Amino acid sequence: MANEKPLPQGRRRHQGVNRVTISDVAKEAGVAPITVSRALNTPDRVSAKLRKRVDQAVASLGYVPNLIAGGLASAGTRVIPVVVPSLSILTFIEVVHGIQQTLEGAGYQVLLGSTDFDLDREASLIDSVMGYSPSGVILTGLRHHDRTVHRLQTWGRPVVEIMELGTPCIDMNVGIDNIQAGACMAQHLLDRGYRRIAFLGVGMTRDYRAQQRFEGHRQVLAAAGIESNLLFASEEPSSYEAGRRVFLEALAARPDLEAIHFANDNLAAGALLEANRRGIRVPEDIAMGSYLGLSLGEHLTPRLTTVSVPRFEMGVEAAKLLLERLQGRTPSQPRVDIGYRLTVREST
Amino acid sequence: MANEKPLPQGRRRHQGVNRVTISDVAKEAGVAPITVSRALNTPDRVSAKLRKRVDQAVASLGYVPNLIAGGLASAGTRVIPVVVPSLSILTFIEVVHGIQQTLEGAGYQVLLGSTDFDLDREASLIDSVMGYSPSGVILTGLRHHDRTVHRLQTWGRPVVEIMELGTPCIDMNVGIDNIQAGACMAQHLLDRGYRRIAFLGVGMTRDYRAQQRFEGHRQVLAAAGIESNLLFASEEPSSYEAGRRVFLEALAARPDLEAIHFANDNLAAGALLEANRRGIRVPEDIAMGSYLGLSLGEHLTPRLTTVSVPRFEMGVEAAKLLLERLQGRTPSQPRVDIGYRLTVREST
DNA sequence: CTGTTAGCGCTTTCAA
DNA sequence: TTGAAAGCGCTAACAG
Repeated sequence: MANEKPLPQGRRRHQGVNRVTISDVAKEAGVAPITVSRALNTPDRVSAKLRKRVDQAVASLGYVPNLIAGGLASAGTRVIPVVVPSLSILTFIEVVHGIQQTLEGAGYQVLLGSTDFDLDREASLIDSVMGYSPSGVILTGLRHHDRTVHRLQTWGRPVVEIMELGTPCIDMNVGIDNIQAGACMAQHLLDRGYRRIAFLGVGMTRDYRAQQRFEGHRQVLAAAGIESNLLFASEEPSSYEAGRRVFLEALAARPDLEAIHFANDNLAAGALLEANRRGIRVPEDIAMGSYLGLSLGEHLTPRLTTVSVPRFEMGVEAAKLLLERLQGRTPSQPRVDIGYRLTVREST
Repeated sequence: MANEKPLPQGRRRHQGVNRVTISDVAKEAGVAPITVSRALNTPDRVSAKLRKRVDQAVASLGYVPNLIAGGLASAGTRVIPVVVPSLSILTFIEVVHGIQQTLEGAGYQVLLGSTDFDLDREASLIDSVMGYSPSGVILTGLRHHDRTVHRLQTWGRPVVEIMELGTPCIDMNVGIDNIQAGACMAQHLLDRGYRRIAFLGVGMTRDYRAQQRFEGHRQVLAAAGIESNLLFASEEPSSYEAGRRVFLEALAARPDLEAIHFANDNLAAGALLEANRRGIRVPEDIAMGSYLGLSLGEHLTPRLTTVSVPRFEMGVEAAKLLLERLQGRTPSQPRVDIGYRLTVREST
């Protein structure tokens, strides 16, 4: 009978961090561990009486579920990896914010990853993050490494691709049509009567969505018989400073320019502030339009005309789509066009 | 002999997502699972020959470790929860960026949480996130719920508190002295000869670090025999718009004001842009100084005088401290003053 | 509605 | 340097 319990006495076999476990709670409540599990995860399946006893035991012991153990057993942690190209670009931050707020409210945690616009990095990040048995995945854009697409597609859990709208997508998709957005601003500039128009962007080899906006811009101008459009494309990331510099370069190269279509508000703001400083009048001397809808744009003088995208809402929408599937429902629309709005202000 | 293998035939008992496991790799390489584990985690402890065979098997099967299982067994996932008050405040984003970049490079993943400046929310977030058996934790500020402090203190794993410097801290600490930072700008304004000075901030009940800066400001002015300082304190979050509004309110209430000390660059930028629009000359009509060192400040006219804090670097430093402990070393200095710099530009 | 049993995939401990 | 055995803490499956 001495051998009945083969547990080494006096210490635990594994160096388990001596936390309160589900068994402790079960003992305290006088039920089986599985009942505690059910009382916590599917309260409906437990009688009110036991549920209450369990709740009390949980409270009195300060039990906190080990989500890792639960995740291993059920092959699904409540973790959602969110993979974006960069954390230094405000756009992505705002989207992540919307995602995070929505998911956290539903009891899911965001695991943050950034790829630096590199699809190989994205692939290996997805690989490693899949090791956490996530409940779903949110990633940026529709272009990925073949391996990533395949792995995610055969995975069988919800996946949302954000920022960009199109086909094919892995599973679900929330974003906007960048070509249209670019065309929209180009058309606006044309409507305003500008003809000598340049498109200015930086880092566009990496950010193909900006290229798409340029493509939309180009098409509209071409249709109007206008060929003259520059495209500054240094490889630095967007910033006020980059905007300032490409603006000055463009001005020097094309003194006759009437309007500039910036790839995003950061560049436009940098340029506009430089124009302020130099006494260059906007839009009289040169008009400026761009893309994003940063709040800064409303506070500049002149106020910045831009194509606004609801970034926070895009994140919320992506998270909602994911949650719907996580809760076993099927979203009526697995593809959400979050839309954009031409916000005409004073700079054009 | 028919009963030798009690496995239900034809299907798995648990709905294991049929991924490649360490056993598959072991079989392929002709070794025991534990050897695969060692070859992957502590390559030094495996002979070169076996290590190579394992690597090949891993590659040919496309094995990706299940970090959840590993985490359960070893009571430590490579996850680092990072808890900040808000994701809509650029400061925290930049710190998170520094953390994320540094940790990801070392093979750790950031689990993002936000508390909305609420210590109760922080406490429950920490609780739930501890369920992931994280390898360490980074959280904001030195003030926490007692339960949080206790839990983290007895936890035995690295914890870094960021943004703010002081005692006591739970484990390690990277930040700046906010009182000093506030005093620094106040002193600068005094040195410039301004006497009728207001401190303007919003949402300061929640952001006690801004209060600390105000306290530093107040002390310096008091020492100079100056009592007159306002403190606008609506409960909204900081934004350009809020800055614009409190600026106008302050001007209306105190037309004789010579200088304004803003709680942060966002407010100051909103105010400065409004001054631009109204033709109010800065610093001739009114001087402006603030706190943060956002890049926007360099592009305004006049360029914004501010107390700059290296936010990205603060994140990097916090992550480095954590990693050092994670790698078994003891940081020489568990408390890092990341410092600030008075950046005198044109607005004062 | 509740309990028993058997793992989830990995790593720790212990032994060779 | 390698392996066998024993769980980490939880939940799916299968009775009762």
